[in-house]
Amino acid sequence: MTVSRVLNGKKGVRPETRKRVLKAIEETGYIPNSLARSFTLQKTKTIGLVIADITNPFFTTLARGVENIAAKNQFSVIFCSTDEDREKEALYLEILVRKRVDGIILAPATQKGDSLKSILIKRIPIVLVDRELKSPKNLDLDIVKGDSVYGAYILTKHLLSLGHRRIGIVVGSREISTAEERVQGYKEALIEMGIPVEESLIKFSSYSEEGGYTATKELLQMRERPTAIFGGNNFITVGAITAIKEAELRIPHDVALVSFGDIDFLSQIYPFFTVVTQPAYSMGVIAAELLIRKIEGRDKVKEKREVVLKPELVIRESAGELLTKEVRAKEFCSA
Amino acid sequence: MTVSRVLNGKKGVRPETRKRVLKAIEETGYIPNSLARSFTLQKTKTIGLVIADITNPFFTTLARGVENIAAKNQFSVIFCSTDEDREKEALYLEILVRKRVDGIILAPATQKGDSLKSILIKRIPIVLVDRELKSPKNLDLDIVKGDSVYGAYILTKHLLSLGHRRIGIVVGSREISTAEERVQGYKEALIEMGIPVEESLIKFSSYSEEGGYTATKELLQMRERPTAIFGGNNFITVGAITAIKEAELRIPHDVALVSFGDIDFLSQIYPFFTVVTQPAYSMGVIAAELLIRKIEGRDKVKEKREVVLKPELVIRESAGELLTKEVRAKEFCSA
DNA sequence: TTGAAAGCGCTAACAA
DNA sequence: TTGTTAGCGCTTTCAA
Repeated sequence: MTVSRVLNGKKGVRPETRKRVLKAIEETGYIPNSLARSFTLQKTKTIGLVIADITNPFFTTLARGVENIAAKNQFSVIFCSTDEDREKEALYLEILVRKRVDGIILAPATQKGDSLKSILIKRIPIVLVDRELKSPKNLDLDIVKGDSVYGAYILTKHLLSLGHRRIGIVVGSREISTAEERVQGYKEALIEMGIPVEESLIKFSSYSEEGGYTATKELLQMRERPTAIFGGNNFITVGAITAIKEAELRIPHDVALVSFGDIDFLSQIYPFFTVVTQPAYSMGVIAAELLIRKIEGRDKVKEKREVVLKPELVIRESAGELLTKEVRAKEFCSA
Repeated sequence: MTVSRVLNGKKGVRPETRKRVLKAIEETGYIPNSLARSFTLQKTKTIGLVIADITNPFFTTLARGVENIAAKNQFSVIFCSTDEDREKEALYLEILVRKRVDGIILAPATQKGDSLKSILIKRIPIVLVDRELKSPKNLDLDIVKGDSVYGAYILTKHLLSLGHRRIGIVVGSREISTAEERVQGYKEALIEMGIPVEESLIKFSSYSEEGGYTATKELLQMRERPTAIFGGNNFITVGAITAIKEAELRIPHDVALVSFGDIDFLSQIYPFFTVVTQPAYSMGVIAAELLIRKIEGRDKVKEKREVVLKPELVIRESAGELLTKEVRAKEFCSA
């Protein structure tokens, strides 16, 4: 007991005794067992972070934000990559509940929150990031997300302002809220300009290179090919580039290409792609702060909290911006 | 007790009883507490992965390999980013020991293994990845790494074969084994060609963009500027590019640039940089498999295991390969 | 086939 | 200021 008091820095221990305890700890190489501690205290100082893929720079940056805030508050983080697979997601969530994490940050793989049952039962605090949940109704989980509708809207408007009228869009699965929202923003921009929405130009695929590649290929094979393509996330855009190169088309001369979400190393070194960027790191930071406040009961607010971060349009060259200014646009990747 | 038997699928339970137990579990929404389980069993089914930065695609890919193997064996992974900071590393290792992880995969931030004390005391299995430990002597930890000496050697030889004679090299801190090894490989190639090693062309900096930027700037400001630069890892190369652009020099016309470690999205889309690549995913997979075997006592071998993976030279254009073939090389990033 | 006892290492509550 | 008791939820051992 006295040892416990010393380790937890509690008062009521004679300095002399404290010293003796410390010495004994030193000599025996004793290391406290936080498993036992968590077990009795009923809290683990651990949060779970469930995202699609730790290989995706967007999530990785977000994760970094989470980790930094967690560390600052003496929390550990368990990372889980779902690969957008609802079964993996359900499995990971179950494991996290079993491990009795104090809270969970989740970018759900589907809009249906059926895998959340056990978490809700156990009343484990949870914060969504990046993606909404549609059901169960009235779930009202806190969320930190980017404004996908708005981002897609300004990106599409940008293409329209450059004269594009047939714009293809490739997004992730319908199961994911951002996919629907990005398509919605795209549609709003078209409608505002009085341009009819053509469903065949809208591809719900998957947020992966493979998805971007396949869908783009289909778009390029249409009888009346789009003059511009909207990549729904970084992976999709990379896949789209591959498809465009394969078709021996040039960006932006033959097809313009813009991306929702920046393409990390590439854009940094070679600022060519016109994109809308999201503040991934901030999303992680805010989500973690929110979660920890909830865990520690410092969040008095009862209603659903919704933090929506505005994305930013970064105009570069991949949509033919220079072309329209009567300047010969640089050409990308023309091998 | 009977519940325990049912949950663990042990025999010796009447089918009828089993059914009743399952029903009760269903009804009450019971979820086992793996904390308690780990506590009594003295194993957590968790491994710790301690790396420099989950934002670095190299480590991220490696992490993915670890995670996949872990999941396959019902292990969870706790990720820790040290930022190459030995204090953070020591702190994270301490936390992992307290959490009684079953094993640790570590890419050490320094060659001195002083932060490993508690792990060794507790006899927690550990596998190093990517980087060696120099001390304590005779520690003989298992390791899975790339062959940095060889990789740097072939990359340097490639530059030499293209006619470069003054080659600058920027690597990470001397504290990190790969930095020393890459410099060693570089030297070996020079010596083999009878070219004197000039110490001022060798920059031990840090494995970061900032490090690459600063050191490259210094190299470019030398009275007799190198004709080629060897970036010690992906981050360093990116920083080097920035410095080169800032100096208004062209790659490869004015300076050739090669990289140890590929530059993910960039190279994939725009295969321009000549690099040596490492099989990061495999490193993660092998390390995790090795560790889990050790944890489960299936690894009979007593001696130190050392798995060294050969890196691969990928020749592209950033070293002026096309120039020397009397073809006008493409120019990179000339705004 | 089922159940009771004991103990894993810790801390809250209380007692000395 | 220090120490004792009890209990967190599980599994191992042993008894019924």
